Amino acid sequence: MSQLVEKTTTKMRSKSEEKRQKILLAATEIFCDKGFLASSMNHIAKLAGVSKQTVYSHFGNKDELFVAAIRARCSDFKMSSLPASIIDDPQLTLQFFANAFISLLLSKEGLAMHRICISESRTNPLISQLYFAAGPELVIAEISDLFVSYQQKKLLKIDNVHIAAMQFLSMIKGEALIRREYNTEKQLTTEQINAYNENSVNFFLRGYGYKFKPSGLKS
Amino acid sequence: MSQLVEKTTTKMRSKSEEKRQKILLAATEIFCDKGFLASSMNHIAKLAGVSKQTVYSHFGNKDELFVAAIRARCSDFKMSSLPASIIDDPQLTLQFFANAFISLLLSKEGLAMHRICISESRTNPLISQLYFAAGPELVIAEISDLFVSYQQKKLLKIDNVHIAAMQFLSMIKGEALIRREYNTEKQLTTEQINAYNENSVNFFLRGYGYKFKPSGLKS
DNA sequence: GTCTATATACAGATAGAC
DNA sequence: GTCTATCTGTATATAGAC
Repeated sequence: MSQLVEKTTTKMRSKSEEKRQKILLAATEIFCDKGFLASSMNHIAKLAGVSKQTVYSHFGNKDELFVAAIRARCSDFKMSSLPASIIDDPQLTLQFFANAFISLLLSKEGLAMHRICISESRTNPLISQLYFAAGPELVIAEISDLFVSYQQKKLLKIDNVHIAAMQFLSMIKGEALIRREYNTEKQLTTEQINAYNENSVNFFLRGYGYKFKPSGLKS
Repeated sequence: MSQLVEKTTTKMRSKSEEKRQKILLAATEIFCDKGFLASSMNHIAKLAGVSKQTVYSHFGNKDELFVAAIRARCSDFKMSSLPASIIDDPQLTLQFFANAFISLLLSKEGLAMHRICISESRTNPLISQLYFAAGPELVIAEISDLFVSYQQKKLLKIDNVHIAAMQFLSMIKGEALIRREYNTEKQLTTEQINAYNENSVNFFLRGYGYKFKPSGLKS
């Protein structure tokens, strides 16, 4: 009989946990889609397939649900990792990072988080600070480390790796990001973004003393 | 008597117009401070010192008031203009633009508009499109023109001035802007921003083939 | 045009049955 | 824990007196 009780409580727990997850998922989706204020607890409960009271018993209030939902999403943001084979070629490596970075920024989820952070950072700084630590700060550190290694290998001549990392990442955001942020009529095409990135990588390497390999034909 | 009537209606008109301006001013302030959803017509009416119904008879509804208020503010965004004396010195000129640009972005009003545009661009694209045309697009054009002239004077060697302008402006945004956007605990100091800008201008000039003048002592 | 008072809707949050 | 039904506040918007 103790086994039966055990089973029952386990079952109950898992069912409750299941609902909790469904609520969290629904909340993330709705908050990311509509922002904090325009999202209603009613709507979230309905999408999760539970009653509103169930939402409240799990998460207390709207603020706490918001933090929990965004926190859950923070861990999703990682850039695709660099193929080890190209790490000693700064040109290929930076091109890879540029493309991975802008893809992340322009992805539906990346844009949603960016929007949320900017919209809510004044009233709810915790959210954007969590995301900043879980996203942008990691990317900055990754690029900085890369630049340190290039500096040591004398492939690049960088006086301040942190500044150089910020310059590189900021530059890559470019017109593509602001046009998405502002939802302008004209948006950049993938081809335009690729051309911009290629130009930017070469510009960056020139500015930091990279010795380009002779390009085959010319001299 | 017709003169009296004239006077009276003029007086009435101007009093009505005065209230309209007060409403607009109050609306701009509150919308910029709290965003669209968190701003209430009650609050705006109170700050303007009129009744809510007066707000409605002037502007119809909240959306139209919002557009009118933001549109009124758009014209405020101009960068301080370049002193003519330094235009032939790219280093000084870019330094000037970098500082003016980041000051504009980080100003209370600039940040507020940026935040509003990003928060509302999905539900109300008109707002951000108006602002984009009145603000960022003008700055991009101004810098592009400058680069064209440097190109013609052979001071710089730029293959694509639009791309170069975006690279320059995006780079200047840098860490300072994102930390403000996200309201992170650590914010950059003016000194850090100045150092970043100086570094960035030099980096930019190197990358686009500027011949630096010998710096006095060395060589 | 301008005001006070009100209609209507919906939000976040809670009470109480099971 | 979970539900239905409800409380309470506040939002946009409107009616009607002056």
